[in-house]
Amino acid sequence: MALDDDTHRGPGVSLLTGLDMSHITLCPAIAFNKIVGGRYKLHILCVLHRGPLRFGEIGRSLVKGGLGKPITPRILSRELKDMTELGLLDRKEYPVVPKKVEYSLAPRGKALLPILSEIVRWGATGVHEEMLEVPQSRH
Amino acid sequence: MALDDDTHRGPGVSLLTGLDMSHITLCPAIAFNKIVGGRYKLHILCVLHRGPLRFGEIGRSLVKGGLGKPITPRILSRELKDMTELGLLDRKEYPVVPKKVEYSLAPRGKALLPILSEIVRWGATGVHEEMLEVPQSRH
DNA sequence: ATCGTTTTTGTCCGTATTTACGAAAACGTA
DNA sequence: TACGTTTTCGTAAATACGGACAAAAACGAT
Repeated sequence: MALDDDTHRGPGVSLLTGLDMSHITLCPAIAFNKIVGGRYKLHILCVLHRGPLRFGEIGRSLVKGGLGKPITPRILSRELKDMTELGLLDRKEYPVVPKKVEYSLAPRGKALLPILSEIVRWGATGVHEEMLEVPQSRH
Repeated sequence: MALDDDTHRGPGVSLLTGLDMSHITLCPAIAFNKIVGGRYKLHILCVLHRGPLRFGEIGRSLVKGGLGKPITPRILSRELKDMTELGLLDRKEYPVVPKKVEYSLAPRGKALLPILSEIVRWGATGVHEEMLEVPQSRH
């Protein structure tokens, strides 16, 4: 695997963490991308990190700190469904009118919080804002 | 900002890290996505984490641990260029024949290593492989 | 019966990203 | 001269992704 194909510290030991990775097949970085890649998933984990929110609240929370316009209900619904099916979120529906649905972090979602913490720690230095001042070109 | 819009611990203090974020405008999670989003960037940082590699070596390294086929030279070239322009990588060209170009982590790239470490730590539990056993559907 | 609220979904469409293919530069070697 | 190696780039095709819009469910309130 990309992270531990080193010959310096024995087979399957990650240089980054010192952990044994010999039982792992897929590079965690790739998996991370597949799981929380896309435009909104990581941000959704963010806004849920300290408690359940309902559909509309999540949508509104995503605007703050996000660059630009709000997420479409269509997309939000799709993202939440994907994440719930992956086990990242718990979905609780209340039998009231109008309908009320609350989303919260499931264990698999909470397992990502240490990563999020490091991202915030990285962001606290302000590098990310420097890097995005001049948006990068493509092609 | 999404990560510190809480009223429990004073303005601008992240619950996740306890750090003061009052000077930060853009949510680090969003920035992280913009900077190392996409299919290969995070993985490229991975394979470079313990030393410089040249173009072809990176391409071959990406196959190990990646699910599927190798990256095309066209894309690798573009990714490396993007990342170099962002200051994530250093590019060193040797005046030999055939051409030899080595890429290594620049300071801004190294700044992301703690995040990568947490991702590896998360991956060491094997959750990511469980989650991707049945690939998620779209639409 | 009609309206209003909240959440979810179907369908179509445009853009962004990835891929395939080919060509170029730059020089040693056969 | 023709060839091989490594890296980069132009272009067009394919695919993935996000966005717009309308509609549905569910039921209390008017």
